[in-house]
Amino acid sequence: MRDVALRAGVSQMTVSFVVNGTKNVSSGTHHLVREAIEALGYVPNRAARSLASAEEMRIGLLHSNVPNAFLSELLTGTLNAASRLGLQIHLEKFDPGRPDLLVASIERLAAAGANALLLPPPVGEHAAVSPLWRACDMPAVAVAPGASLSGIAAVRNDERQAACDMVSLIFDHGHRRIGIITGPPSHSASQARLDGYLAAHAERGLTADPSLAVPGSFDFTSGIDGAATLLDSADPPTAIFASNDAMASGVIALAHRRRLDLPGDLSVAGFDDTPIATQVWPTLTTVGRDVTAMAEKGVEMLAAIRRSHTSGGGCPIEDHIAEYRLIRRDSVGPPRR
Amino acid sequence: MRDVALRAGVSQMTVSFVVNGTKNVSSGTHHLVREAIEALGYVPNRAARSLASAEEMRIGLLHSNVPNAFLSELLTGTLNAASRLGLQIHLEKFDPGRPDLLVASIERLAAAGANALLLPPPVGEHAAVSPLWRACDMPAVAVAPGASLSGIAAVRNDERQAACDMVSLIFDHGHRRIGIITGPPSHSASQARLDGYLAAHAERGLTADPSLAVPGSFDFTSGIDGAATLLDSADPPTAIFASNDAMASGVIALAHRRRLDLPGDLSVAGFDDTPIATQVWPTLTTVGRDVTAMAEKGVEMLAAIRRSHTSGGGCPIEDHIAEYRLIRRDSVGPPRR
DNA sequence: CTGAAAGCGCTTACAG
DNA sequence: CTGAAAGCGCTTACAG
Repeated sequence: MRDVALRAGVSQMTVSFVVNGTKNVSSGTHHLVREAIEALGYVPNRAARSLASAEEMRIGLLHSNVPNAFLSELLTGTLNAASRLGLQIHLEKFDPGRPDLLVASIERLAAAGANALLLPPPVGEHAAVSPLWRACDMPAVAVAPGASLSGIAAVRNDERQAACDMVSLIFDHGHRRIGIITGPPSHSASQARLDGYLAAHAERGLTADPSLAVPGSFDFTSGIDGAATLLDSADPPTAIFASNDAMASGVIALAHRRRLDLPGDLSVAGFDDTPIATQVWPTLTTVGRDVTAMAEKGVEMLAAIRRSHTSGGGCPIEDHIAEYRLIRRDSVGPPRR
Repeated sequence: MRDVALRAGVSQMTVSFVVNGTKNVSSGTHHLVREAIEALGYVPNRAARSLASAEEMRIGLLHSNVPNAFLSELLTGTLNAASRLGLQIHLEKFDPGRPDLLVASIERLAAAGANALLLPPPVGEHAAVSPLWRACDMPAVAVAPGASLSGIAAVRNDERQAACDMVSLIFDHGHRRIGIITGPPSHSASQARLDGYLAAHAERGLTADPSLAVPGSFDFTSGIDGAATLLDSADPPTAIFASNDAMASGVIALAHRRRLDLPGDLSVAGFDDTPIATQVWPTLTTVGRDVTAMAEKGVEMLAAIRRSHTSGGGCPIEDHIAEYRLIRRDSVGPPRR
């Protein structure tokens, strides 16, 4: 930096201003400095910067310990944003079965240096309802909850609408009885997706048969179980909307075991567009979204919150609603009969 | 730190020594300092540390752009080690179809600040054979290549032995004709796993029928195609060893389409123990390993290389061989006939 | 085994 | 619009 200042004939301070855009600098000086930076290949030293500014956001990512495709995209997005912004990331596992350990996990993260939190499902949900949460006064953003969370800003999709679109798509293929396997109550996505399923019925002036909604837990096995319950019922559905891809692949596995023809005997839809969606046969019609981009946006929101936090500003950050899209593959088609 | 020194009645320097274990400190002083650290809740400032030591490793992770379960585990391990050691991580995508862009990718990573490289497959393989690679003099470690790579230290498994064990397991169930779907030549794992397949035959005094080995590309579709080739041959195998789980799930999908009974009509084995292994029916017998731990070890090796690099030491780091284990699930069983 | 002091490369009130 | 200078919290030859 000193070399740049020397070459441009200005003070280090001016160079700092140019690099950071902190203050107005005359365009002539600006140009001179830019040129010197270019010529010398100057790259600011992050360590010195954060030491001097005493302001360094270190992101704590509190994830439930199931390793999955979602985590991969989440990490990719978080890392992209973090390396762009020069931030540290700390990972901590959280057992959703022990919500009482939430604060302990956050404290461990804080001890490791984290001072801002990214909360994927179902951690965001747990935090939102935790009375202890407010105590640890750290900026937080929930990534991909199914609906808005009280007191925690989020980057999310309109999952209710997405589920409604998906179920409408199934109706449009001529199905009349559509089953749903819901997710666990700990995920706000479960309720949102069920709401969408109900809304699609309502739009058609229909009332969904309550026996067509069976509970699941977002994992493969619960998809198998849910499908068995639905198919063994007195008046089985001709299509099943599984609330995520893992359960949808369970439905498909059970259908294979029973030698059903897909999608003729049974249409299946999922949600998430994880890699498994293209690794089953028939390939899965599902709802896709860019989790990587959502995570990046989440980090940016965190930075914004932190700024308004330190500068005393009180305006709460609003949820960012990301796009989703219906991905039509082969597992949904007209019913045979 | 000053407060700690004051409280312990020593110099900051001594505190630094205690914290870092850089130098010998008398046990009495050591204890005093530890106590002061505890009492004051002192946590070292990373920024100041790296500024002062002018020694900061920033890891560049050059991954092929397929998002998958492997990447997730790799990222988790890398992040764990990085946050423990206080390191930055930079991500860069690499298109394996364009090996000519390897150096450009590395340069982009370097521009972002990376000064050490972690190379998952097939990037490590590409680098190992790239004449341009030597030019960019950066410490590098390959994570999970199938075999040792020339000129690049690696943390890996004995994949040849793992494949041999798996094929032996299939033999032990009474199979005599075992097919293999190999991986792409760009992955060293492909050759290693094929070698293991051949070795298992050799151990039994058998020579593998060359028509039982068909090429694949590690993706679901190539598993379907490979299985079709094998099953349509004049003398089809009773078991198929797919060189990874994605292809194994393709084999299973094709078997379902053909209404085969698994594992009675066809046994299937995979490699990697990705989440899909438990999301197919029957669940997949496969080879598991702790990729997260391997990535952590990789970061540690990188640190070791970098130290010997800067201190002028020339001793090359040796490969670290990690454990693997056979995971017996339901997709391998005795042949019906 | 222990310490005083310089210095790492930035940022930022404070003047002008 | 621009600058001199203090200071961020550590590490590390160099002495003793």
